[in-house]
Amino acid sequence: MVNTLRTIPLFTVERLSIYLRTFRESLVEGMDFISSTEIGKRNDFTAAQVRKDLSCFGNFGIKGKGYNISELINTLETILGLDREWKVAIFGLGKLGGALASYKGLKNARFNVVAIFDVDPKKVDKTYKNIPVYHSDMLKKVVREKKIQIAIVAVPTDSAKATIQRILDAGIEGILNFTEARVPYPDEYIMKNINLAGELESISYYLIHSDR
Amino acid sequence: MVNTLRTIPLFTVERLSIYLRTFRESLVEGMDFISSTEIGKRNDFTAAQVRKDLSCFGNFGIKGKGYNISELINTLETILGLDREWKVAIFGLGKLGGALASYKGLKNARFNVVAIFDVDPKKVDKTYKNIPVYHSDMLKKVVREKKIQIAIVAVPTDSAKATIQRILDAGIEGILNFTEARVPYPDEYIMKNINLAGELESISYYLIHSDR
DNA sequence: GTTTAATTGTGAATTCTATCACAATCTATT
DNA sequence: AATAGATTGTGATAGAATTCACAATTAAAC
Repeated sequence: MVNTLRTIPLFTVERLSIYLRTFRESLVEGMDFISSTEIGKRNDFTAAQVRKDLSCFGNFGIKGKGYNISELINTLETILGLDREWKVAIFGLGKLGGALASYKGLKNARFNVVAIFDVDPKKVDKTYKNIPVYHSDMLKKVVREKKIQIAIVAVPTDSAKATIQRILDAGIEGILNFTEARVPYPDEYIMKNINLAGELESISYYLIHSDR
Repeated sequence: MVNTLRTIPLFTVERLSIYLRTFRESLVEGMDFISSTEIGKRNDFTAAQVRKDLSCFGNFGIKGKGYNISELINTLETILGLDREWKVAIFGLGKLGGALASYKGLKNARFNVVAIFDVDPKKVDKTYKNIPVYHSDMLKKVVREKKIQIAIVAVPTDSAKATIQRILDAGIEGILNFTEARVPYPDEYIMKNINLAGELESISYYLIHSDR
């Protein structure tokens, strides 16, 4: 029985791109089929978890053999929405914003960076890696014209909250936030926060509080 | 009753740095006390969750009033291990590695980048932002001499797996991995994976599969 | 002082996730 | 075509995390 999309566990969704990557990797290695055990081994998951996750979307496995790798790559790409092009804007052309704008993995994965926003007069109205750089005041206009769907936020801490609020106001519903600001947002939006200091702090916690 | 550290929920630990940031922010705003409700409001958590999280470590709150902000800042810094200096190495001096090495938030938070590793002869044996750059072959020696405790991995995809394996072999027990490689590791180590493409892919998933 | 309002800390209930364990079924071999 | 071995899909179970709900306590107002 196939789960309806409404009831897919959040944690399953987070793992889908890991599965996709594993399938791609094993395809490169020349494999045709891969078992849940092997997928689990490569990612430190139990085999049962892999099977349960994939079974949310259909019965893709063949008993006694495993999963057809190229079939599952297509399936997961469709499920994840990678069968279309996404229009992405980067906010903040500092070191991190520049690194993200240069990252080739994005375009390969069909996340197309079509605009960069900054407030520095020395940067705006030029291009960076062939991507036009706009002043942040142009946000609403550019978003509307270019139909931007996803924002990546890499502005300095002190302007982070205001920037994110303006992105929400402009109606961009998908946000990947690299700043330490955390801003409440409506249900129909999706925001993922990546906080470098926070990650290091929890690593610090675990290094202290494990018996070793 | 105070929880023993052994039984702190993983998710609580992840939220501690968010609480710390909230306390610092409210201190700057001139507040002395803050309630669980207000902490929750600022971060989209329920008040009950905030109270339960903080109560893992002691009874810090004052009924009718809330939490003493400067006391909690000190407490959380101690719990998270921010009362000491951590020695960090960055692996890979590309755009992302460079951005991370330049990030001032790290040093402020007592994560001190004392070494950068790369394989490019044009980069090694020089300094970057006053940080010495070593050839990756020097890994074990430098780690031993500088007592490096945390590794941040920002190397290209194709060398990621091998790099992480060598970091594990060198005995660095805390790893923050910005590559898409996922490498199984022993229990006493702690590795956190940050995967840009993966985050965007799950944003893509939610944008498609929400009724709107 | 007394009262009212605010807020904590926490057991109990609920919801969400992961694992177990095994029948069902497919492959591969002979 | 019969058998042995591998692997899936999933109901049942166990485990984790979150929320509820309220007694207990403190602050603040008068």
